[in-house]
Amino acid sequence: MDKGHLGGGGGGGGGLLALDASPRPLGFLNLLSPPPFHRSTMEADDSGGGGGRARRSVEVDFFSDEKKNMKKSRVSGGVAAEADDAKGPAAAGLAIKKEDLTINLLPAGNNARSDRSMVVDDDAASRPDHEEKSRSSNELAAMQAELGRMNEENQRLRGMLTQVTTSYQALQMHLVALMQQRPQMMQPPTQPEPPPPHQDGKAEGAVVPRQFLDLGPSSGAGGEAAEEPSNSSTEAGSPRRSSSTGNKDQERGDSPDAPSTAAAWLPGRAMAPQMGAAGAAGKSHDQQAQDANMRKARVSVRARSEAPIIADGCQWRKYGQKMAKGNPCPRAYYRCTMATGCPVRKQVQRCAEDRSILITTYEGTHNHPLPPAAMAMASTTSAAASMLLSGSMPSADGAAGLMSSNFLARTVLPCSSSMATISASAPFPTVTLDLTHAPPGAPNAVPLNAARPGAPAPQFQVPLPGGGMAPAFAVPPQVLYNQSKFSGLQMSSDSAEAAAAAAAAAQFAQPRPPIGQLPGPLSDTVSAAAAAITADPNFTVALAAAITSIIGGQHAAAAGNSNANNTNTNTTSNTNNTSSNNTTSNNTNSETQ
DNA sequence: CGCATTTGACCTGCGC
DNA sequence: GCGCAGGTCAAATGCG
Repeated sequence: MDKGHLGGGGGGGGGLLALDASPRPLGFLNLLSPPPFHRSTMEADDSGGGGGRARRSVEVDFFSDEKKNMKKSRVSGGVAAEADDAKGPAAAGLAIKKEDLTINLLPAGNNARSDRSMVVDDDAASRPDHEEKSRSSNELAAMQAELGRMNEENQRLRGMLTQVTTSYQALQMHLVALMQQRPQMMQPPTQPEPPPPHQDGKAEGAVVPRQFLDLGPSSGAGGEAAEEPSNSSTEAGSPRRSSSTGNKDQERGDSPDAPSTAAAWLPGRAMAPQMGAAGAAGKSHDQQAQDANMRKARVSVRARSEAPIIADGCQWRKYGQKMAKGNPCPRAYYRCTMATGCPVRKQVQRCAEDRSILITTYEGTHNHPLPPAAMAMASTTSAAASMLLSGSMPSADGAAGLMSSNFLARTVLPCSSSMATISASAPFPTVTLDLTHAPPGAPNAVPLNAARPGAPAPQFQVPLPGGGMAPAFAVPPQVLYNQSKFSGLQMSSDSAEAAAAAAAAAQFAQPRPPIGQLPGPLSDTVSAAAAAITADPNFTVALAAAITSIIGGQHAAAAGNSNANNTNTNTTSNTNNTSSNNTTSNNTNSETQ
């Protein structure tokens, strides 16, 4: 049978997934909760079975514990904040906080003084220092009262800050939503049914070819039915399977007979006629156009990684490798195998200039639920893509593109707008997140978590959405930071996607500064992110990771947060990075360089 | 034995 | 129309 698609994609992938997935989810869940960080991932695994709820409770517990510890040590504000986050403005939290404050503040100066005075009193009990005694006690009382007041005010301010932040985020989300909607609204007029083969024609043409994307969830809105994995698989596998290479031509070129589903997977031309002539079964042309654009959108991530591939939480299967012109390093092609018909693909290639930089380009949208680990990236990608598209539609004016670009930069990577680059000039609008630029002070750029064939590469994973946290903080410090940001765009429908993006943006905004009114898991994530940031010298890196992870938060929470996995170990184990690559090439392109 | 990877072949789009 | 380059397919191969 056809290993490549049916067998490989479905069966094979499934099997692999099953194996990988089972352990992961648990681990991931566990990791989600903060405790794992301090403890071992193993423990996390034990608790993993519980699910979201269990996770949450664990988190809470953890925080309380940690809080105590922290208290002991001496922290105040931060701890208090975390406590609040974890439990909310619970009485317990406040109480503790007060204590903390009292303890903390006093030690500074007053405390010591009071202690001394007390000691003195004891020692000099015989002396008639009533005045001093009373004075000191008064001072102490006054100080305490003041502290209490300050504490209250502090809380108030914190609350305000939280509120402001929330409002800001809400606005931001709104803006995102609007931006995403705008293109849709404009679509109808902009995209006439008969695709003009001109400037846009090119774009459209490009769009068409990338049918596999259609399959995607994007279509989900209209073609949800079509997206059924089974269908896609069938189409994907059956034709080719039955027909040998010889038939390829017909299948590809003449596929009109093929079912719509088939078209989805088959290289575009087949789809073009179908869609164009027959008219989309489920969607309007507008919708299609949009989907197409969405599909076209690519998100590429540049990051330093020794590993051949970055672990993004998804299951990938390598289906090809080629030597790209101008780059001595081969380009590997991967396909998402988490679902039979998942149209998401990615290309992995090392930067010609700096081979330590791994460039991963994601394309398409997942048509299946993703584990939190993958959610993060998927959501991010989705958001990035949608934003990108919103501003760089076919005929998008530079202003729009620019705008979206900036927006994206800020939204996706608020920490560093310079990290995100959008290029709409390419055949496909592409968002490039450059994580190789280390923040001033950080030695290296973002070392991405990479999946390594042999050894479970140490992973320092940043909090993932859905509470998903990557495993090991315990692991070596140099660790790699987590997550690749994108895997395909994950969304079941445009609207959903937009919402997701917005939500993601909203959520992820939370993490950094204000840790306040976040829901349980999210708060955990936040604190985890904080922890990660603190621990990791690469602040920006960690921050980016956190953001990314948070972005996916919503999805994770909404979707199957249950199936997270701590280690996003990528299934794809490439050994190819060095070996066969060089030689590998196309008959045609082989050594063109 | 099943599955993932490898790798040559094939296909399509684009530029000249 | 031809050649180039990117992308994908699928038989062959290797691994667990």
